[in-house]
Amino acid sequence: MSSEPRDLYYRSQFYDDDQHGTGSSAASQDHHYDPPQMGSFIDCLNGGFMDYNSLEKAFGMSPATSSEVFSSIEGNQKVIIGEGDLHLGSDQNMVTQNSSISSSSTEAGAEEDSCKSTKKDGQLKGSDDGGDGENSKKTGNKGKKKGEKREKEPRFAFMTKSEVDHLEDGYRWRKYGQKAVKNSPYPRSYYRCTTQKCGVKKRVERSFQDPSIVITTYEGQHNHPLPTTLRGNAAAVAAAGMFQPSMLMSTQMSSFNPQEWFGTYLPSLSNNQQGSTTTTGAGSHVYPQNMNSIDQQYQQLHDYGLLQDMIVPSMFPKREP
DNA sequence: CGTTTTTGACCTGCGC
DNA sequence: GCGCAGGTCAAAAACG
Repeated sequence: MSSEPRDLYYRSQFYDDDQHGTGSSAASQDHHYDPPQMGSFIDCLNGGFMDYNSLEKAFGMSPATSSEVFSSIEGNQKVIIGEGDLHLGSDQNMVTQNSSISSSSTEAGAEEDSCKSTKKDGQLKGSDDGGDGENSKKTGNKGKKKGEKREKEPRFAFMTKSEVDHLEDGYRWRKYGQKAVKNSPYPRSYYRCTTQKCGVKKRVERSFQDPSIVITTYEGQHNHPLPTTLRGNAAAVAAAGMFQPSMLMSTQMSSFNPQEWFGTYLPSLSNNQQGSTTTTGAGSHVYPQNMNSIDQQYQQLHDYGLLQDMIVPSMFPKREP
């Protein structure tokens, strides 16, 4: 997959109803998604930023458009990309892939995250069950009705120049899978928040064009605070670690919590977007009407000196004349 | 001993 | 319908 614009999607639904206890309940304890709390930055992404598949396209997982993107990423710069709509690049080079943003594709992209809801249990490999009972499980037990479209979790992707794949963001993650990525020598790792009932996932992969760049994609929203042991520190360190040039010079950039950070620094963005997102509905992008406030926030960030090593064109796009 | 990672198999959706 | 690619599961291994 991953080669059509239709991968861009826009949605206002935050989570998939199917997650909730339907037939899957018994399957596994980590399959329930509680309704996340609205209001943080990621909510703003509902209206659409960049889809993971598009991310792949743009970042080199597919042949198209990758080189320009990477050519614009140098040094300790970072690119933060929202979901559904891609704008990225440096001050000069901005790669935009939002042409389809106004068009449609609300229900597109049903493919990703295909099985999160309840698939499962096709497992037989093993010995214990002797591979007999497996078929029944294999076929039954799908919480998903046929033909039913799956809502995707909102995603938030960003790139980080880092030597460590798994950036510490204050939450505890458990790796549940790893897959080779087509056209890339680097595998993609799948993590899930270890907190019970928190269905947040994240994918981490390294750009094959620039191995120093780690692409992290968050999916969903934490419905719990930071783990106590990390709390306080994590948020602060995350924000600071991400944006202080001095820290960025260090060889290990390993702390960043986008949700925390945006919640902290972009509160109004969050609020504004939330309102418009829900009212605008899927299929339309939300940020134009908030550009003013976003620009202001952007300015603020500049004042704080927080953007020196960061590229956030997608979050603060300049309206084209 | 509890938790996390590794890893191969399985499932699903999509394109051809 | 088939094959591919992405995503997930869960047993086993590794780790602390």
